[in-house]
Amino acid sequence: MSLAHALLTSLLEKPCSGLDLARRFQRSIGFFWPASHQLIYKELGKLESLGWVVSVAEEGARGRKRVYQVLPTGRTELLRWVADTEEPTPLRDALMVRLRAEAVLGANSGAVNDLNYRLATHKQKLALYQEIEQRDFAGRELSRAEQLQYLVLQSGLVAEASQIELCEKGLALLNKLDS
Amino acid sequence: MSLAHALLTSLLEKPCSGLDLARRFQRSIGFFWPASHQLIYKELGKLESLGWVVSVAEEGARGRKRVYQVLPTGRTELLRWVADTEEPTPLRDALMVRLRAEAVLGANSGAVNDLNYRLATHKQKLALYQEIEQRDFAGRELSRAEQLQYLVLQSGLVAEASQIELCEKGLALLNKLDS
DNA sequence: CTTGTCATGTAATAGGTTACATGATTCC
DNA sequence: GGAATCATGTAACCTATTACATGACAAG
Repeated sequence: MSLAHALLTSLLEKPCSGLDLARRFQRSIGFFWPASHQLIYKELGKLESLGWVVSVAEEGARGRKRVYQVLPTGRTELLRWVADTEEPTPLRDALMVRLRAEAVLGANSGAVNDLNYRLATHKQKLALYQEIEQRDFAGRELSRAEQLQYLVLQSGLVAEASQIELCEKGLALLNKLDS
Repeated sequence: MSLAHALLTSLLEKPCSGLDLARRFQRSIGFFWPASHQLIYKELGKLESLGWVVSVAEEGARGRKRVYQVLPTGRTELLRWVADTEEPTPLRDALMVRLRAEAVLGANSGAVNDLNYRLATHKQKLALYQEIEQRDFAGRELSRAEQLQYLVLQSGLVAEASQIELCEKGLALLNKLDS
């Protein structure tokens, strides 16, 4: 149930509506625990029925906007969960399957396409992370919370950089083998 | 539908039964596309109904063992898929959520537990990959197929190594901040 | 008064996990 | 004959995705 706890974390940082949460997820926690707005609404309903959060209809806002806030019970539950251990979620990487398929199928089977595509997307993501690094963490004293957030970002930076390296290595290898 | 194509790949390497596939998955393709035996049986049924594989009951074997083999149609389909491109499956890493939660909850919230646990499991996996590296790829000429398989393994080696580094960095940071 | 955006959802489907069921064969 | 293991599955459930629905308000 990591989504529940990701939402609690995000709501503790700042109470907000479901759609706001969805938007914030897209550019922070969602990088390593993605969630669509539909899923977030469903999960918020669950959190509220568990008594971990409350929602208050915002007066004067458009539509039927509700602002969610974490209750003490929710904070306690998050504390419990943080101290827990868990099996890492297993990797699922179709590119690796493609490379194995390329191995068994023989020369120029086409895995080079996905290698190129992935190279581009990982470069893009790396650039995004570097932008965030410059914007939020560069050249100043960091609080405890910020240092931890920076660590998470660094994990992303390293991951993207090694993916890029792998793609380049793969492209060079296929080029050498099949030219 | 990557599982389907992972199974086709594995069956091209060597035709076998569902349970054999499940066992081989556990120590090769399953590292980056895990699948339980239940799921594999279901998917094999689908592959057969699509005409991509055939199964033959093995005479003299125990139970109702069936051996699966890839048909030309299946090989063609695999070729089509290999040349395809695909969005990388999004990361889902609860440890990162825990670190963000630790950031918002304050000192000694307990993320250190999962950092330690993950450090241990990643070290174990790295050791396993290194063992495979020594056993299958060390100190000899590699065929084209083997070089590609080695590339996939190297991706795993790098990934585990960076996870280990991240855990150690996180532990050092929390130790410094909260001692 | 129509188009766009904000805001919240529903329904169908896909993909996978967990727990359990079942029968055959081998080993002792 | 009983236990272990081989081999194939079923059923219930969970998580998440995709496509679509609905209503309110804001801007032109």
